[in-house]
Amino acid sequence: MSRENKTMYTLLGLLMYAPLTGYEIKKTIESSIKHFWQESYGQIYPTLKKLVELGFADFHIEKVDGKPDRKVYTITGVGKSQFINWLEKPIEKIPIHKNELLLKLFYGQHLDIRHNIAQVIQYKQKMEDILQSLNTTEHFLLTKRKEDPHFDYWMMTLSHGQCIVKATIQWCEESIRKLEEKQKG
Amino acid sequence: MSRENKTMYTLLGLLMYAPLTGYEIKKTIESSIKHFWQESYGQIYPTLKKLVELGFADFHIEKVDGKPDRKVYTITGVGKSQFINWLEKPIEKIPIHKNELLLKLFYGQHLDIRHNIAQVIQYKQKMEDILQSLNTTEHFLLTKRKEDPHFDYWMMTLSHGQCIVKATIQWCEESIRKLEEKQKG
DNA sequence: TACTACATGTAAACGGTTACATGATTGC
DNA sequence: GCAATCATGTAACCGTTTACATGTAGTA
Repeated sequence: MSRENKTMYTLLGLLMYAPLTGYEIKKTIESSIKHFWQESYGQIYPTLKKLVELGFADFHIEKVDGKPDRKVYTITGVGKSQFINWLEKPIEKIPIHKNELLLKLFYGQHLDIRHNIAQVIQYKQKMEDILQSLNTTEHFLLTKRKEDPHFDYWMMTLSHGQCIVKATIQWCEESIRKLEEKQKG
Repeated sequence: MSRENKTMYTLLGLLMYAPLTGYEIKKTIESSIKHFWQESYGQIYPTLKKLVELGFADFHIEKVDGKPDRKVYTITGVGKSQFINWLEKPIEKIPIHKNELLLKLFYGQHLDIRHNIAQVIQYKQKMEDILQSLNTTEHFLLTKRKEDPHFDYWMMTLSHGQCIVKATIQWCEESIRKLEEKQKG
């Protein structure tokens, strides 16, 4: 079974909104799907090249005074239908997420309990930071993008993040409580 | 910054319980940490070799009638202290988890709503399967391993999985409800 | 007869990040 | 003067999966 390259579809999806440069694509990812999807330049630029080779996108060069040339990519008709085709396909596998905290906690018996408590506390703190940033994005969407036709879908992906992170924070609190009890008893 | 090889510590952690063969390590992972950590033979065997080279593990060969030779690996004193050293270190980064459902849902406006509903329903089904398997593992631990000194820690990693999966199922139900409303209105 | 469990291992390919190279402009 | 923003791109490397090679014994 060939491993499918989703980077291609990620970029096509963004080009469905508007023509973009590689640089803008990176920025757009950073401000929209960052909490569940990331792409580095090392992926973006070669994929853009491939998209043109496959006829899924075109580009033209914009010359700007005092700034580097912009290579603006536009999705083609073929690209659009390929994108829709991918969108409709059911997702096959849900890959597991390697979790270093859980790995360490699984082996926690080899350590003093307070070490494990400290690890969970730090993890909880990171989760709270993530929740904060999700809430900021939510506020931005609610005040600035409420009329966008994609609004409801954007909010749904955001609310997924919020749900998971809140559940994780609750698990952290419960685990800290359990560990403190274990320490006493 | 060098990217640390956690596979090494995963194997050392398992060898802390008992001497094991590469094959047994794979089976053990499958029945214990599979829901948050996986390793393939392509990782396990070369890492075992490396562990011996570094002096973190030893091995001896057991000959068994009618079966292939067993290479049984044992953790050394140096391996133990290296493992504990890693355990104590705070975790640095929480990598984001690429989520294909969310990617498709983010672009959902390009599709008929019922397609998106179908995707979320399928995702929910997969989550319910995962929850089922976590509950089975929980039952196994409660009935067979309750006296093990590591029990509490094993249960904690399990409960993490259960919390996250339950929250995800709730998010699915909420999202399906929202999409159905959107379809009507 | 075919599949599963036992058991070891490698090579190729893939997906992804990081570090680097280049260079102008704007703002502190 | 220095950092950040704009902008393109590549090469090296790392981590991981997949497919393959090899072989026995028991079971459905």
